[in-house]
Amino acid sequence: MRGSGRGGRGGRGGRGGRGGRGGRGAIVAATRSCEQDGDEEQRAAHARSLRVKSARVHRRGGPPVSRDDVKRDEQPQVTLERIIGERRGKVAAMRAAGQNPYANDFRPDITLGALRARYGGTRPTESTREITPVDDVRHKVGGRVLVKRGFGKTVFAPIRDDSGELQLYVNIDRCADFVQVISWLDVGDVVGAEGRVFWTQKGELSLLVEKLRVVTKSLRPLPDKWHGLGDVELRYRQRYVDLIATPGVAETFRKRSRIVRAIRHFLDERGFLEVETPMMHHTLGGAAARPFRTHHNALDLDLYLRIAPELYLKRLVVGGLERVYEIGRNFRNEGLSRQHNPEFTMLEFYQAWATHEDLMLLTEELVRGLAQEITGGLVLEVDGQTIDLAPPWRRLSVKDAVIGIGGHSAAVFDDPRVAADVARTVGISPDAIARVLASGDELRVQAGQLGMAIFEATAEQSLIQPTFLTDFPLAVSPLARKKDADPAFCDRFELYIAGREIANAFSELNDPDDQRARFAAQLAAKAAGADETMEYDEDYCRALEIGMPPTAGEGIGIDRLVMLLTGQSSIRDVIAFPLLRPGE
RNA sequence: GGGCGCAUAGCUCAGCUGGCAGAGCACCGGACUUUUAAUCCGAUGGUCGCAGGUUCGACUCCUGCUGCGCCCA
Repeated sequence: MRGSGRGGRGGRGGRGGRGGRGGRGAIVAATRSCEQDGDEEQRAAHARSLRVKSARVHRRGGPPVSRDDVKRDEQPQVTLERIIGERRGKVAAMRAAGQNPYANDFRPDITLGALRARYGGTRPTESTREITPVDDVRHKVGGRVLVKRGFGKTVFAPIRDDSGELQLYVNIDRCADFVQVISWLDVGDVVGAEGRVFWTQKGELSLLVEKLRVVTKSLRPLPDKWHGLGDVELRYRQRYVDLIATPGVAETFRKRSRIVRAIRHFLDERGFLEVETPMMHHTLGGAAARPFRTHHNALDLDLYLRIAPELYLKRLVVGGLERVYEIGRNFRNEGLSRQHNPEFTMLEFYQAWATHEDLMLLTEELVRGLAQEITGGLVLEVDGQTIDLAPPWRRLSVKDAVIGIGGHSAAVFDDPRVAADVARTVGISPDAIARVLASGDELRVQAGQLGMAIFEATAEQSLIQPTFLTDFPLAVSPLARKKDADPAFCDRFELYIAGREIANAFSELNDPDDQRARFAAQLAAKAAGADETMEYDEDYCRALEIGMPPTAGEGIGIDRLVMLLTGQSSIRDVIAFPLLRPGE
């Protein structure tokens, strides 16, 4: 059950948010290759493609041709094929000139970001038309060509590497083999350039290129430099293009990495041990979810992909590893939404000698620190809502949420008949209601289960500011410790921010007999038709019989946390390769 | 699973009540030695998602399918 949080990402609605992105673009004329010596290869390639093209045109306009005459590679050429063909022609031309179009012998001696940092403050107060290098240091830089703006004898070519962007100024009088290299150069190529730094008349930091090489030839065109990739599906299917063409995407994934690193640092500092537990499980447990199934051939063994690591992590606590955590993938066989991807990343951590109350404080500290580090503050904008992460966060019991936000009677949590009436009015399926009423559980346990469903249907989305939802009904918390004061509820909380479940934690149930009863109840629920139940994990019960110290544990959905901290509203924008149906 | 919507050139999108499939950008050719979505001139580029149906005629209307998106469960 721990697992709720799955991730999500945020939205930039397909077309919105595009505004002024940096240039990505296009080549302009600039190539005069056909006038030059040594370009026979390229000219031949062009001629070839033209010939093929005209042949096709004639065929289409002319009399029908027999099928045998139409070979596969002579189908009418479309633009994309033509472009790729032209670029392949350049690959051939490079090879013919003794240049490897996929070379690996160029090494930049400075990144673009470092270069920009080094020279950022050297901009002259007066701009002159003369080109005056800032100093005599020759730098070697590498990056992908984003735009090719040609002026005949001069080409401007902004490039980008992992650290930043820089404009190359390539001039026929300054750059060796200008005509030849420019004739090979396309937007999207990875290049290596060597030269000195100067400022253009318009105040753009540039490299006065003396040597230029195409290091990796790109064969496919990038999307429209101004509009980028508007097709959301294509963005996910071809993330490599998305990262190049859509502003902010790379930054989101950089932030994701920083977030995960910061979480590890936070836990390591507090004495937690990072562990790895199996992802292939014999027994379904640790959450309420439907699994993916797989099979081990040599053992002829059916296995599940884990839905949660919880029961293994607590076995480690039993064994004396008193503070453990795992950051890893969980798999749940369920629908996709802006907050759900079938595989998602979760942090789970367990701390002996602690209660869920301790974890609320720890969680506040963790999330506050992450927000400070990633966003520089504690106020976030999520889906147009302003979120204030300054602790302490509100604490609200499930019961009070249903009464206070949903406006329902307190009797919901005492009388299952009252709860059932309310549940029906908020759209909960009659089957599910009937199953609860037929469960044979204590009346207040039944009422609590229905009350939880009512919460999810009515109040969950209104928890915008950070809120610890506390005091969960027993029936929905099969691994959590009963409250000493009221055994129909558990020592558990979930953290909601921006209407999304971010974390789920509880004081762990370590009474083996109680645990056995809870597993039995899960089996009964399954028998009654519930489809998201745990299996009876006998070995886990045996572990509890060895004895687990009093422990609190928590799961945090990393994807959803990243969504929150990067302002994304769809999980697909924080997962590099979200699940899609196979494309063509 | 249900409802709504989208699918037209490499990219972003128009395309009316059914009558010869368009634009911008990219690409290609030409001009241009400080540009910033460079500019100017010219040319090329289409299985209108797929399969049926209605019609003299379908990008357009109808049905089904596929993929994607949004909302709901």
